[in-house]
Formats: sequence, C-alpha cells, structure tokens
Amino acid sequence: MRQSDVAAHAGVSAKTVSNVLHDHPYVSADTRARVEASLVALGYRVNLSARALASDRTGFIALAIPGLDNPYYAQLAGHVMDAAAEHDWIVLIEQTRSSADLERAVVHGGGARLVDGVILQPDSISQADLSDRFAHQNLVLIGEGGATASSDHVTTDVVAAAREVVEHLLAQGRTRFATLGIQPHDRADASELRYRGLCQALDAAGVPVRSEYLKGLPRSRRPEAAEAVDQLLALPEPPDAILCFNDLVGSGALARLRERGVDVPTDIAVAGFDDNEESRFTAPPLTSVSWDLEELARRCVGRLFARSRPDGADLPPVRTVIGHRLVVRESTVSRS
Amino acid sequence: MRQSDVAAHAGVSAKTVSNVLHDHPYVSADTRARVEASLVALGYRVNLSARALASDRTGFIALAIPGLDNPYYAQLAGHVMDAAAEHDWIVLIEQTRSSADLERAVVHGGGARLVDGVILQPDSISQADLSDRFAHQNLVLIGEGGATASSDHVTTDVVAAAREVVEHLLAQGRTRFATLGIQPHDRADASELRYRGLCQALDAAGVPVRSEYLKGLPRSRRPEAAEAVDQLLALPEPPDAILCFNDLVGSGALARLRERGVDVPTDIAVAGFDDNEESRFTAPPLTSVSWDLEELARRCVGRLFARSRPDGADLPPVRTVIGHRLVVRESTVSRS
DNA sequence: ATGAAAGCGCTAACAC
DNA sequence: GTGTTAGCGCTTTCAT
Repeated sequence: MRQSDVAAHAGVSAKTVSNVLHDHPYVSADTRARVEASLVALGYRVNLSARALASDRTGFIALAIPGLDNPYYAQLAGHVMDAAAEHDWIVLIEQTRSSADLERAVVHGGGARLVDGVILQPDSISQADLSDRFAHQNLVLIGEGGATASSDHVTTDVVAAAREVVEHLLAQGRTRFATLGIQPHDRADASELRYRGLCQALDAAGVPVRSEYLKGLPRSRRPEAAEAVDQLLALPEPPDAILCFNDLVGSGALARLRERGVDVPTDIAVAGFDDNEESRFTAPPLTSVSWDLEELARRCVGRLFARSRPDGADLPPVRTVIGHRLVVRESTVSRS
Repeated sequence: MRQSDVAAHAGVSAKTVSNVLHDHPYVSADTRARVEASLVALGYRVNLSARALASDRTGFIALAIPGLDNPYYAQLAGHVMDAAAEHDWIVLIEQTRSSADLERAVVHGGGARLVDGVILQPDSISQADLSDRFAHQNLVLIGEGGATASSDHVTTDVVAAAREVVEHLLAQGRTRFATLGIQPHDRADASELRYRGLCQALDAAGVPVRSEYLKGLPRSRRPEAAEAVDQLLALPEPPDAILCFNDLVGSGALARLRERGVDVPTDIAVAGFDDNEESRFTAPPLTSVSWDLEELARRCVGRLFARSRPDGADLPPVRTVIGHRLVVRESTVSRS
C-alpha cells in the first residue's frame, strides 16, 4: 500500500521504488521489472498528499473563470482539463462570479497555496489592474486585454475579430450599428476592445458611430438582453444591425426580436461572439466568431508547464495570440 | 509561514496554534487572541498537503459527471461547489464522457485516493451494475435509477415527472406520442425510466404506445436530434407530440421542425427535461421539467459530510428524492 | 545502481 | 489549558 511495503515485497529500498515510479534513469532492468510486478501485485497507488508535501509540488493547477453557466467557459474548462491531463495535472475550477475581489484572491495564490499554477480569465479587473507586485509567479492570463501585463498571456485578437464581423455586416449594406454589452470605457476590457474593432471598421467605411445605439448590460447573459432590445426598438430610427457581446446575449436578443415581430436578418441583422453550439440552433442561426479554444487551452497549460520546470521561473513573459474564424449564419445573411 | 513560526511569534507551541485554527474548545481567550494576531501578522496559510497527510482527510471531493458541455451538468457542478464550500470542501470535477470504464474507475476510488468522497452521476452504467463489492465507502449516487444500490442515493422521481408531462400533453388533446432518446431497454436508466412514465400515462388514458414513434439517439445532444426528427416526419402518420430526453435534444428538435416548416405546437408539441436556461429562449420556448438542482447538490454533499464524520461510515444507505416542477411554455400550449 | 536517513508541515496522543 | 512527541508517505541529499 505504501512505497515501503512495495519495497519490502520487491526486496529493495523505498528509494528504488520511487525511482521506478519516476522513470529515473539509473535502475537496472531486472530491478525495475521486479518492482513493477510488486507495484501491481499490491495494487499500489501514490498518496498525492505525501508526494506534494515532500516535493513542494501539488499536481494541481487552478482555472479561474467567471462561471460554468456560460457554455463558453464550460467548454474552455473541458479543454483545459484535457490539456492538463497530458502533464499529469489535475484542474481545480474556481468560479470568480466576475468578482474583482475573487479574481484578485486567485492571483494572490488562491487560498492555501495548493496549486502549481493559475490560469485566470479576468472579467472584472483589467490587465492594468494586475500590477506586477500582485503577479503570482506561475500565472497565465487569458484574455483580450492589452500587452501591458507582466505575466504570461494567451489572448485572442478580439479587435480584429470585431472588425471582421462589422466589415461583414457593412458588406451586407448595414449602416445603423447598435451594440449590446459593448461600450467604450467599460469596466471589462472585453467590452471595450470589441468597441474598438467596431469603430475601426465603421471609421474606415465612413459610417458614424451613434451613441444612442450603444447599450451596456449589467451582465452578459440572455435575460439581460431583452430589455435593451426594447430600448433599441423604441428609438425613432431603430438600428439595422446589432453586435452582441457574446452568443448568450445574441440568443436573448434574437428571442426578443422574434417576440416583437422583427424579422432577422431582413429588418435587423444580429451577430455575436464565442460560437456556442446553441448558436447553430437559434431562430435564425446566429452569426458568430469562433475561437480556437483547444489551442487556447493547450497554450495556457503549456506556459504553466514551461514555468514549472527547473529554471522556468526565469523565462520572460510570453504573449500568444490564438486564431479565430467568422462563422456566417442566417442571422446576418438571408438564405437565398 | 509555518505553524511553528507562528507559534514562535506568539510564544506558544505549534499544538496551540493548531488548536486555534480548529476552534478547539480549550484555548484561553488571551492565548487565542495572541495567536490570531500572529496568524495575521505573519500572513499564515495552511499547507493543505501537510494537513491531508497528517489527518488522512484531503479536503477534496470528486464530482463525476458525463461532461460540462451539458448546461445541466454545468449548473449542477456550480451548485455542488457552493454546497461543498459550506463544509470547507474543494470540488474536483471529473468528466466521465459517459464512459462506463471511467465511471467504474471513479467508483473504485478515482486514481490516487485523494478525495474524501465521490458524487457520481452514472450515465453508462446502471445502478444494478454498481454491485456492492465495487461500492466505495463515501459514494453518493445521483440518478433516476432504482433503489437497489447499496450506496447513498439522491434521486429525482423521473417516472412521475415523465408521467406529468405526458398527462399535460394528453390534456392538450395529443394522441400520437413520439420520443427522442427515450426507449425501453435503453443502456441508460434515465431513458428507460422516462419511458416508463410515458407508458403509465398513456395506459391510464387508453392511448397506445406505438413503437415506430420511439427513436433512440447515439448521444442526447442537439445535433443528434435532427435526423431522428426527419425520420418521424417521414412516417405516413407523423406524431403530434414529441417527448425529448432532455432540453438539448428538445432544442435540436425544435430547430429542425422549424426548418421543415412544421408549426410548434399546432402541428406537433415538444417537451423536454432539465429546464435549461436556453429553453426560455428557444422558438417557441420549450416546455420542460425543472429539477431542484440546488437541493440535489446540497443533499449529495450533506450525505458525504455525514459519512465523513466519526461513526459516519456505519450509517445505513439513504435514498433521497428531490422535487421537480413542470414548466409549461409555448412548445406545448399556444399563446392565446 | 541502490540504500540510509532526514525532513516536508501538519495532526493527534498523551503528558504535564 | 498547553507543551512534547511521534509519525503520516513521500522525495531528496548524500553515502556506498
């Protein structure tokens, strides 16, 4: 049951058992075989607590995300777990509920230094807020924020993505652009950066950005979208396109537009971000930006792994940008 | 940083520090105050690995679910994490991907006995398959299965729920009942039990169960539902009601019916299970069964907690049934 | 290539 | 009430 039991059974010392377990090079083939047989015979299983105490590495990493109720994060979590498993890491999921305090707590070390590293998707605190003195050594930031952070950083190019969506809408002849959950000077970087992409595309096309069309949302979820849609429809000249913070907002907006008898995309086109599976099944299916989440997860875990190695702590911070793809569906283009 | 450091700082022994940390009764108010001051001054944080090694309790519990990509499980996970936090437990999420092997592995002890207990939602193995010799001591089964298991068991009354849905549909004048992902003799208990409820309601009403209307699905998700819907529509006499395994299937079915120009609920009524948030936003909104997931989570964690106490291991297995509620929406009843 | 011994930070008996 | 002592099972120098 313990290593020493296995050692006794195999007629070797505990150290040799440990060597076998860790694929240590200097073990004779003969000894290795005997030890492995005993391992199996006794049904040995490491005690991870003991290993962690002795080695000062726990085998856990934390993934701190706003919440699992957003399918985007749930999917991300799944990919991170898969990527982590490749390095024999177990993932602890921490829901920050978009609380800045909880996000900071995670950066500080998450309670009781029981993780070898942290992957944090900040939502309420901006990159700039994560000043260097707070930076946990083994921290990877996910996000769309600027390159100011001193930590490793795996990000999407959300400005470009937003620009592409808007260019697509412009190509469909749209001119009155509204947003849901996307605003300048938003508490969340993610909102602000989408706004920047919008402006870039509109400025290039000479189409004005009209502030009465820019609606903030208390939370970026389906139920919150409905009221904002009502406000847009109440305007003297309603928009003919709505750019939504993410697909949850898009889903809520589509439902409300349908209730109100507005035809999508004829009257108003709608687009979102994240490409949730649901968006293939909404009425109509929702045009969205798809991120390469598997790549994102692999990169995050990879950075953590690199830093956890000997000398890894000295590596300079790396910024990685992962790809995206605009998925056009019938919420922006009528089926011919 | 360590307890002994705190002890030195406060001028007491490590044991006293430990006593303070554990709210041990016999500590003088004065000593307690001094130790707590030192705790704060030195920024002490327990080393959970050391605590786990010494106390033989890790502070972790595992939640084994098919996958986070189903919002039902994501929501459940959130509730379990909240309930666990009340007992200072940290939740390890294990995705079984509905693999019977992985589910069994979890029951066997989940890798490296690093959890104080396991909450398992079996999907591929039936309750009967979990024979006693496999039963982990601290195991709580979530499910709709029978009462045969020898472990603690927190369950919904899915038979009654299915019966209620069907009674509701019968009251709307429906007579030709189809199913998606619901069949007799299904590998999954969950499917079979829904079927049982269907039969009970139909038998009582004298409405026949027609086997050509019962469609199995490879997986209970949105994409899988479309093809099965096509098959139903191709029948000489299509159904006028579809009972879906869960809301994901319902969502996929609604999308396909819409594409095919079938009016819901006029031509065909559709109902599901789980009451995903999405179901309030589908076109039309989906009638569904809502479980009290928070209660479910609290009960599961509560059983684990009871068993983890001294003498808790001797407690007899408990079976708890949590409530449900039929949420009627426009997929079964036209807005007047 | 293998063994001996120390110690990771904490908890739990038992003594005082 | 508080201190002393002895491990928990593993890794890690350092010998051999």
